[in-house]
Formats: sequence, structure tokens, C-alpha cells
Amino acid sequence: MTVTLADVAARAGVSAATVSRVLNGNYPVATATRSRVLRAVEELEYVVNGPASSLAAASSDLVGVLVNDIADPFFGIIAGAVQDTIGPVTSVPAQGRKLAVICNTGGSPERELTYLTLLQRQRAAAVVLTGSGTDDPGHRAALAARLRRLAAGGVRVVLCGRPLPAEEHGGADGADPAAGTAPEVDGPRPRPVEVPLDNEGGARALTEHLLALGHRRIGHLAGPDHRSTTRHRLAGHRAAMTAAGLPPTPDHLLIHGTFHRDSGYAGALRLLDADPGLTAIAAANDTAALGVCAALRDRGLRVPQDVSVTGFDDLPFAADVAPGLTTVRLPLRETGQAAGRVALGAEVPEDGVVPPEPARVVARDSTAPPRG
Amino acid sequence: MTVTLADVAARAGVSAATVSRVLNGNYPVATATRSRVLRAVEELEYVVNGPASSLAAASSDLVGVLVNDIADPFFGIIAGAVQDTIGPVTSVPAQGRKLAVICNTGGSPERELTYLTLLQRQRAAAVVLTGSGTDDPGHRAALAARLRRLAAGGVRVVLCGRPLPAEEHGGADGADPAAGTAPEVDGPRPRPVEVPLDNEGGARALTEHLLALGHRRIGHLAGPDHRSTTRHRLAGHRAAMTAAGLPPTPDHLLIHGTFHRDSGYAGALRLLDADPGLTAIAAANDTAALGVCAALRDRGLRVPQDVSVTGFDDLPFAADVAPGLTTVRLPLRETGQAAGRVALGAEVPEDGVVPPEPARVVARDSTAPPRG
DNA sequence: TTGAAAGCGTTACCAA
DNA sequence: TTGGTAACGCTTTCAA
Repeated sequence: MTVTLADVAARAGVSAATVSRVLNGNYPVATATRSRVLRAVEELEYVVNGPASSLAAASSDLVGVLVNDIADPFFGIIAGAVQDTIGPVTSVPAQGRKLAVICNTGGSPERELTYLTLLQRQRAAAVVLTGSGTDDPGHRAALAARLRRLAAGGVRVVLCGRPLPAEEHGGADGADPAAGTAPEVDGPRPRPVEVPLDNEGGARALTEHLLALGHRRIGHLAGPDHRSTTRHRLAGHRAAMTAAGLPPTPDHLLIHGTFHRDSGYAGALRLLDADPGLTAIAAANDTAALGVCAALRDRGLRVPQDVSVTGFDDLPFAADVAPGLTTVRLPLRETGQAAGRVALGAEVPEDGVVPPEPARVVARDSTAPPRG
Repeated sequence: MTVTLADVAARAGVSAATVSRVLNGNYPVATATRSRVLRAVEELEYVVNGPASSLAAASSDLVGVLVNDIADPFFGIIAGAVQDTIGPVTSVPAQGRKLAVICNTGGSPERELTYLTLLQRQRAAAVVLTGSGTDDPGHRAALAARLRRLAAGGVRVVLCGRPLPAEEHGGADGADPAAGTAPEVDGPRPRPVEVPLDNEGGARALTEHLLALGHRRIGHLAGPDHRSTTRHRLAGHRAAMTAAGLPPTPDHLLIHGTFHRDSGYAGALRLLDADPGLTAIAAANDTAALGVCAALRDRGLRVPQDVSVTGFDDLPFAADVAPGLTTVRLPLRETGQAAGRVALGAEVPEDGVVPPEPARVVARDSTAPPRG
């Protein structure tokens, strides 16, 4: 039923090996032969059998991209950039024609592990993990173990916007007691590469911006607890406060939520209840910040006249859509493209870390002085 | 180096066949044997070789999902819903564990075809095409041919939010003269299934809403020309105008653009220049509508006091973020889930068309009467 | 309930 | 420059 290499070979009057060589273009073939083969391919509408080819070549052209929330443009932009870089229409010569598999983990460490297993099973060429990872020691250890196995299987691992989970100390396979008999790796494998996002610097710049405007009572709507991104952004915020000689944000002005709009809405209401006199709110990301704006509107407050709102640049147009919203512009496209190039093996730094692009504050309509 | 079935079999003291049966769970195996095998799998950290298994079984567990713009939450929501339905954590029993491959076409018919070839090459179990398709006859024919080949290869095809491109009339393979010698299909294959979005009904409801508010000078910012979605939404708009006994929207109030924010911004300015007295603008989608809101703000106009703005529900929170924006709520999640179930083969209607969920108008702050 | 063995369609090595 | 031919790792009859 299906057309195979042999069919093409027969029609072109050559051997299967020759057809393979023509198709892969990695071996010299006489011009006449080549065109004969190509014509046969056309006529028979032949399409390579990927699984067979992957089996024989011991590698596939699949690249996994894990995202926390596919409905969030933040990840959409990164995933799109990765895909553009490695995909059918790539700018990296002789590397393209790979297929990006975008996997939506929903922020769940379990699903993350499940997807990684699935990708390992597909013998993916590379795996790109984007967005924040969990800080939970158990999950980190499990993730580290899985990444180790992926690397051992020749899968290139790229961490985009999150740090590499540390391996367990002590003997090999410390994280998995049952793995004592697992086979050893047959040589040095490429280590995971980090393509960081400057979460800490961005949060610091964001807070410095608010402080420069004269704000002192700043509510902080942080992301989910136990996430690397949350931790880094919080650290940046604190660094700015400290550098300005100010006390750290008090507990009642620091609320943990999610990266979603609802969380921003609810969090803003709680912050206002906790301190009706606050003049600024820093949100976990733009999506949450938009929720903050809505909450302020519903409370009869204006943005930024009454309260300045800031967030991370998850939605490129957020600052424009919600007047008064100040965001940190993270270089999402650039980061995604860098991750894509690393996944292709085209850009692997010595120390395993691609230098991050600096985050920039996009101030807009936020020059109003704080209230009384 | 890598652990294979044989390794597991040896360790468990059984044959490879038995291990395969245990792993696939589609064959009776003694409980004792099963647990012995599973333990060996654990101990060796065995992960199935997907390509090998796909080759032997002549089918893979990959499902392709094509989207026009991965950075647009509209597609993110649909893609996420498809993935949730078919993916590792699925609610459809005994069907899950499939891997969704989300492909970003950027709205380009060429990239669409390229991705379809790539997916055919991977022997994908199913392919889901989402969002508007091109109306260009050449591309439609090429797409129809490719879909036919996919179906012939046993790939289930799902069209989500767009109509099935018609086959060429006349003899078989009419669209591809060079294919005269292509092999015949070896039996009846499942035809593509349509999971529609009610674009026409939504546009009609949107326009009716504006008309009911008393608007008569309505600017229409349509989507890209030659796209099915654009055509359907335009048809709904016109139907509402006609049903109300009104003349069709004049040419100078009908502008084609893209589905992006910038297009909405620029288009709104053009519309205002063409008719400074218009009282409402219907945009191609929410993203463009947000751009319209920004343009109105920059022109010193208020929404909806001076101009009512409407759009399709690409961003769930758009109406909430931009006060005065009225949207049509398309059942994106439901549609995506239906598409996922169809892709799994769990829901295939007789006539090949899943009934669409109705679109609903989400009115908000748009009760202001028109100016003048 | 289990095992042996024949493919599945490519790739890549070795000759020619 | 080309052809023959082992792998590649799994699934799936067919027997036992």
C-alpha cells in the first residue's frame, strides 16, 4: 500500500541505498542518477518513513519544547521563536527540517516529567524547558535524574529561563536507589545548556523605577511559591529595596498568587484591604497585572493616578492596552531563538550558559507622584 | 549502550515478546510474570524506543496540531485543549499517551503544507488544522491533495474552525498531473472531520448587538482577504445588516487587515479619517480590537461613549481589560476538546461534521447610545 | 500463558 | 559512484 524506498529504487532503476543517499544529500551521487531518483519520488508521491529512518539512524528530528501555559503569549512567543529557529523554515543552514513538539505542562512537575519521558521515548534530538521550574527538592531531584538520562541518551537539553536543577550529592544515581544496575553512559555527553532570562535584574529595575517615582508603599503580588521565577523576581525586588536603604516589603504587602489574571484581580483586592494607602503594585507578570488594573477600576481607583501598576512583559501589548501599566520587557524572542540555536547545537558556550539579554523597563503613563 | 527490550527480557527471564505484551497491556500475561517484567523495567530505567515501535506497529502516537499564530491566546487555548484531550493526562480512557505536536504556520499556506508533509513523514496518528484557511484556489487544491494523501496513509484529519477544502472535479488526482502512477488506496479510509467554529453566527450576533444599540454608521475592520474566517465573519455581518433592512457597509467603512493589534490600530485611524462620525467599529478579532481601543484613546475618543468597539473573543480577558469592548465568545476550549476527541477517533459523526457550539455576545459597557 | 522468528523501512558499512 | 546487506528495536503471527 504505502510507497517505500524500494518502490522508488525500482522505479528509478537504482538501489535503495542510492535513493537514501539522494534523499539525505549527505553523499555524492551522479547528477543523472539523482534526477532520475527525484523524478521517481515525485511520481510515486513518496514520503520518507520517519520512524524507520529514526530507528536506523538512531536519532529523530523531533525537538521538544516544554511550556507552562500555552495559552499565555509569554510562552507562545518563546515557543514560536524556538520553532522558527529549528523548524522547516529555519535560518540556520543545514540544520532545519526539524519538528518542534510543543508540550503544555500547565506548570505541573508531574506532567513535565511525563512529557520528558515521552520525548525520550521518541528519541528527540533536543528538549527545551522554558519558564520557571519548581523549587521542591523532590521534584528537582526527579527532574535532574530525568535530564541526566536524556543527556545520556544523546538528547540535547536546553533550559530556557530557569536554572539547571542540581544533581544529588554523593554517588551516582543517588536520587534513584533502584537504579544501581542501570548501564553506564558510553562516554562524555554534552551537558545541559542554560539560556537564562534576567528575572532578577528585571524585577530590580522594575522596583527601582517605582522607587524613583517616589513610591514607598508598594504592594508585591508575587508568583506561585516554590518556583524559580518567583524566587528570582522576588530577589530582584528585595535587592532594589535594600539598595535604596529601605526596609523589606512587609508581609502583609507580599502576596503569592499565580501567573493568571484572576490571581491579579483577587490579589489586588487583598492588598488594598491590607493597606488602602498603597501607591503602587508590582505584579508577578503582565497577565496578573491586567487583573490588578481591572480590580482597581472596580474599586473606583485610577491607574496610575491613584495606584501605579507594574508587571513582567508577558503580553507585548499589555502596557498599551491598560493605560498606566508599566512592564519589564523581557527579550522573549531573542531568548527563544537562542534556545533554538542551542537545541540545534549551533551555539553551545563553554560554560554551558548563554549570556542573557538585559531586561528593560517600559515605563508608560507612570510618572504620577504617589498619593498623600 | 541504550537499554532495549531484549535487556529487559533477559533480566526478567522472559522473552522479548512477553515484555512487549506487558508494556502494551493489550494481551493477557500472568500476574507474576508481569510484575517481574515491570521490576526489570524499573531497575534498568527502560524507555521504549518510539521509532522502533512505530515502525513495527506502522503507526505513531504523534498528533499534529497546526495553528496560525502560537503567540495568540486564541490558538493557545485551542491547542491546549486539544493537547489536554489527547495527551499524557487525558480523560479519554485507553486513548491517551499520545504526543501533540503543535506547529506554528504563521498563516502561511506553504508552511502549512510543509508541516503536513513532516507529519505525514512521522506517520502521525492524526492531524488537526485550526483557524482560517486560505481561499486561494491553488493553495486549496494543494491542501486538498495533501489531506487526501494523509487520509490515504491512515492519518486521521480534523479541520477545526475551517471548512474542508473541496477536491478538484473530474478524475482522480486531477490536482496533480504527475501523480498518475501513484498507488491506489487499499480500501475505504475515514474522511476528514470538521469541528466548526460559528464565525458567521458570531459576526451576525455581534452586528445585531450594535444595531440594537442604535448604531448605524459602523466601521468594519475585517481580517485578511482570502481567508475562510474573514469571509464567514463578513457574511454574518452582512446578513445582519440585510436582515435589519439596512444597506451593506459602504466600501470606505470596510477595511481588510490582519489579526494583530497593529492592524487594528492603523485600521481604526483610517476608518476615523474616512468617516469621523462613525459610532461603532467591529474588529476582526479581540487582538485587533485592542489596537482599535488604543487608537481611539490616542485620538482623544472614549470607549464606548464615543465609539463602541467589538471583536471576536481571541483573548478571554480582552473585554475586561479594555473597558467598553464587546466581544463574541467563541467556545474555544470546547471546540479544541471536540477536535481532540475526534483526533482520537472517539467522536466521529456520520456526516463528518461535529455540530458547532453557539457563539455568544459578551456585552460590556456598550449600552451607550451613538453620538449625534 | 509464553517463546521463536519473521518482518517493518531505513541507514550505513563494506565491496565492487 | 553504486549495490548488497547487515543492523536498528519493536510488534505480531504462529506454535508450543
